[in-house]
Amino acid sequence: MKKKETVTIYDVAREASVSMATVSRAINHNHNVKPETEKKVLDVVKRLNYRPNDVARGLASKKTTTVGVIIPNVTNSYFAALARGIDDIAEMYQYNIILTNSDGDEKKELKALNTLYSKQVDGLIFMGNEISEAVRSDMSNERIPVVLAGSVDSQNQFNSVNIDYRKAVYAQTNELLKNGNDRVAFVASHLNRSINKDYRIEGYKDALRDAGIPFRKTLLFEANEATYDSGYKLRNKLVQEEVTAAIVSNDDVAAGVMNSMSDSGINVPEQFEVATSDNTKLTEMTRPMLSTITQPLYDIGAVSMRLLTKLMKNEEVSERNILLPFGLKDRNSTK
Amino acid sequence: MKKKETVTIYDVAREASVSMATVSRAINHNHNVKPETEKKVLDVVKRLNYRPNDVARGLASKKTTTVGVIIPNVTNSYFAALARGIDDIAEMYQYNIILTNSDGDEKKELKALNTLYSKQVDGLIFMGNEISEAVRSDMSNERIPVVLAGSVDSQNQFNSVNIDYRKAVYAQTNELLKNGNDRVAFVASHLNRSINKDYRIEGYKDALRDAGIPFRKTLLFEANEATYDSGYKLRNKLVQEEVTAAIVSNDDVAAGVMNSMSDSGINVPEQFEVATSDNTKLTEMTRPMLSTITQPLYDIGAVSMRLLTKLMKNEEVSERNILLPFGLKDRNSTK
DNA sequence: CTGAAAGCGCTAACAT
DNA sequence: ATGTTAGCGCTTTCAG
Repeated sequence: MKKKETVTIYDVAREASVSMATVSRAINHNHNVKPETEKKVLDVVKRLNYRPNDVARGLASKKTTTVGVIIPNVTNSYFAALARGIDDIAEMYQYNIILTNSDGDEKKELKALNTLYSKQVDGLIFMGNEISEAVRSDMSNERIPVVLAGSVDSQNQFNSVNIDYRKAVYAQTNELLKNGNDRVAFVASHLNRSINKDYRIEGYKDALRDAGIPFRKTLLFEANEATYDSGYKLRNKLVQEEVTAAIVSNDDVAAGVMNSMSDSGINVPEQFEVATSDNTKLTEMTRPMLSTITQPLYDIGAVSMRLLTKLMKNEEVSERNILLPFGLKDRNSTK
Repeated sequence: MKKKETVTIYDVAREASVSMATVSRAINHNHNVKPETEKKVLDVVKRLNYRPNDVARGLASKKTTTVGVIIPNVTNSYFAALARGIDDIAEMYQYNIILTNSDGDEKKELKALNTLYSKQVDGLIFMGNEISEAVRSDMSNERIPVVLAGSVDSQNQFNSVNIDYRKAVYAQTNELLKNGNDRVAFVASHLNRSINKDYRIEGYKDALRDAGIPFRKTLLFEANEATYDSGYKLRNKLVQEEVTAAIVSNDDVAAGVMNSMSDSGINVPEQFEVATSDNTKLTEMTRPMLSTITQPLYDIGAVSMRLLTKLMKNEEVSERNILLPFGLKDRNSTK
């Protein structure tokens, strides 16, 4: 195999007997190129096996056609679903994504932002359960567009796409209340994260109030992590508070609490009901299957990326905070 | 907020009264810089809030410190686990990853490779159940290093990290045979993919042969997709062949066949045993829990990335095809 | 230990 | 419709 020399736009220009500028125009399908010279150039491109260098292109044009994506954890099926939607639309619009796991940790988020800025990404998609002040100021100071996917901003400063968590939890809590539970728990990985504190718990309270049932702080439970195991460990606390139903903000955690109950002989849904919120595939794999809020996970990611492409092209966007429709799916973990 | 001007290395040089070259050396912690001038430079860097432009750096140095990662689907928990390992180690070595979903489709893989090459990635991690000839020649013709993570190459041409699938399935099939099943099925999403055809099915045959049981082609089942639903749909075919146990090559598919059996009144494991292969968290979430081959998923990704960093630095690597240890975890889906 | 200068490969005015 | 010419912001010889 002969030594591989990098063939540049200059080589193409020489072989095609045109200028670099013309080659550039031809490969970028610029209108101002006579069809026959375009063909001539493209033929040489093919013959020399020329492939444009995006790095040089990026330096010259100040556009990298890559966007940064900050995700808590790809391993979390909720976020993974969004990521897939993001990548598909990115590809459709010729962008690539640099994916960085943050674990929802501010330090890691800041570090990621920094390297993403260095890499000159054209835009940013941020996923996380909260925007800390440091992250906020960091993202506000750069002029590259950002959109929050499945993530809220209490200050309402960034573009975002979500569902109406407050209304969704309200509706869901109502169902559990209607089934006769007056001690329904609310469990989340982190209670003080904005998405829970400002939205979901508010919806939970709304339902309680409408039903004339007092809100009890002791019925709020924290799993610490968005994992199956951390949900599984919650059983004793739940039992201690004589809870008969639970609204859970994450499917893995919900599966954990449900299995934990079942495994200890507590019948779900007869003696204990659990409802979850993401409608990931997992909700259909457990037995009983999990009743859940339904959200268009893939679409949240897809719409976020679509929004970002508009922002990156300085197009007008009608809605700054997009709310996608949600639903309630009744399965077997509730009566 | 004042207009944001990009501050360049030149600005730093001017303010620090040194040359660009010195600034470059200082920020890259090159040894040949007097400590006090380094400090002087770094102070100015901080004061001006200078941040190096990685694109320019990439063009000048021909190193982008980003690696391309081709993954079938981030939504698949097996690959997601590898991806997390990859990203963590990448971050540790100051690399970023461009993630692209391929769905294991050759067309998409080729397209992804092409744009990744244009982006001048320093290395490539490829995940997929098979290397097609086109993909092979494409990857061979570039001089950037590639490592296959959790993916085999029948021609043994690329660096890789895996477990010994053949031995693992051999051991697993033995267990099922020992339990008295003489019609054990082998099910995979795609039977003719190299990882199945050349490794797992061979292990399955080895066990059959050692047990003196004839191999029957009719006991090989294909799910078509690596999804829960496609596994769920397999029940009738399995029942028709009077199979009493199954070795499944993917956790989601395994959950599907198991639940499908249970849902139709067939008791697992009493009347039907199922064993799976990835030990993703899902295996603990189903009821009964799934017996499985255990593989160090995160580590497969992590080790792959570590290997790649060595390759990118032209360091010697002792092993070209790394095999990580596997085990067998007996849970409740088998006797 | 530091500076000068030449690119890296391409895009984008500005001409023509 | 096409060519000329500057850079984009940095690294890297090569001198000194």
